[in-house]
Amino acid sequence: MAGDFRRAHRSAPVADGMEKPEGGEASPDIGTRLRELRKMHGLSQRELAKRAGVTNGTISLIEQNRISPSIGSLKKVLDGFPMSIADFLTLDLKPRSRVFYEAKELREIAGGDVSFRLVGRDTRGRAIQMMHERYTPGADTGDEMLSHAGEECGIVISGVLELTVGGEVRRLVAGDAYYFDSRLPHRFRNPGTIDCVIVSACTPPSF
Amino acid sequence: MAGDFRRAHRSAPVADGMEKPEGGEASPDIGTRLRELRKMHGLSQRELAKRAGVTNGTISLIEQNRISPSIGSLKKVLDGFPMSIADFLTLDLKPRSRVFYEAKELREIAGGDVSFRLVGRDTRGRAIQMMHERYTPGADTGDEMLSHAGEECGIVISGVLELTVGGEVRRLVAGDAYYFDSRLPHRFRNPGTIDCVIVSACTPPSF
DNA sequence: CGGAAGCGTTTAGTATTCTAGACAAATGGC
DNA sequence: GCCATTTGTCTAGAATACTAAACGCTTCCG
Repeated sequence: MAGDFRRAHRSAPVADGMEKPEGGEASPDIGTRLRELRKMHGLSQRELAKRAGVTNGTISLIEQNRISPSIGSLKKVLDGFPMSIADFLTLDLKPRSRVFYEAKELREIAGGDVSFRLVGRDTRGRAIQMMHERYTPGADTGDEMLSHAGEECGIVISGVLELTVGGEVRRLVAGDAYYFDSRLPHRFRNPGTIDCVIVSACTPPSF
Repeated sequence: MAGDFRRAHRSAPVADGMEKPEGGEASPDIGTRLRELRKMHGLSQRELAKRAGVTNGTISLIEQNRISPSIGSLKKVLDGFPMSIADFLTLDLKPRSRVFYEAKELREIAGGDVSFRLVGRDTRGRAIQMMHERYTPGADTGDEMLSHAGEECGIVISGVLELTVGGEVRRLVAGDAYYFDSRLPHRFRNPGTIDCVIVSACTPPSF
């Protein structure tokens, strides 16, 4: 009988009513999603709480799935990144198929006098726009961690590039490249003593 | 810190923290969305509440934006349709310009022996293109075997249809149907002595 | 070794959501 | 008309989310 069941005492996971998306969606729970996203942005619970206008305790409880936040609260929390609830729920945390490519992995498209070397193994379903960028020593895009819909990639031409994507940091040198979902927080920095030149590409619907 | 601000008394709209989606998304509030979606499904508050496992009062309060439902509650409510939260938030509620079309309103696309009458005036933004087709005796789409990406299907309403798909020929009579990949070469012909009428659909729209 | 600062967690108390039930208005037989 | 049903709304109380403040832990300096 369903009679008088009692909710578990405090301290028990609530996780209730969220666990069977019916479809084989297999997406992580809200708490785990939030925690991973927060760490990708390199924020502590308190930092995020301050930005969002909630208390750190709330962040903690949500991340543990001890409470099911209200739409309003979740919106406030996500505004700290910022990110919409829909993007939050549909963002793909796991696959991250491939982010970094070594120089030798770039595929040569055109040969001879002109050399076009393709970033990524498969361009299908990728609509990209390229740019040429130069970073002076110490230059930094800041830890603002801009996030816009789309994808972006690039190749380091000369110098050294320190690239942070979703909490993962990597030093790239001439010939190395990157490719990631622009919604993941990212940061470019030139940690070297000479200019860093890269060719990058991104996809807003700008062309 | 925001010191001691007080939430509005009961009975005042809460609508808090949800009103600036930052992007020019201009999406309706949660309550209005839910109400419209519910009515689109032809459900009363109580019916939906019963399906969702919540009370009708909750539905009412949410639709009036008097409360900001928890993720768990909203999920339960949407399960009554069913629909995911992400889909719910991104759903386009803009007035579908037209829903119903009278027979005379179907736009004639082809003339002569073959008549194609399109459901809806504009296929842009629609995933499916449906047509009411009529073939006079002997009418034939020709053996050019056009092929376009997508899929198409249909049901024979009256008369006889000789359908050729990828080299396979078949005679279909009223009630019979077909479904094939549009990339396969195909041909329609009326081998009978009376008109052949069919209703077809294909995706994506090719005109 | 302090001890100050930062971290995530937990707790007591308050604010909010949610339920159960009642209410008035609208609808549909008969 | 009149009763029965259905509708959306509202209210008191139970259940839950959220805040403010504390706790234990680690790290980093002097």
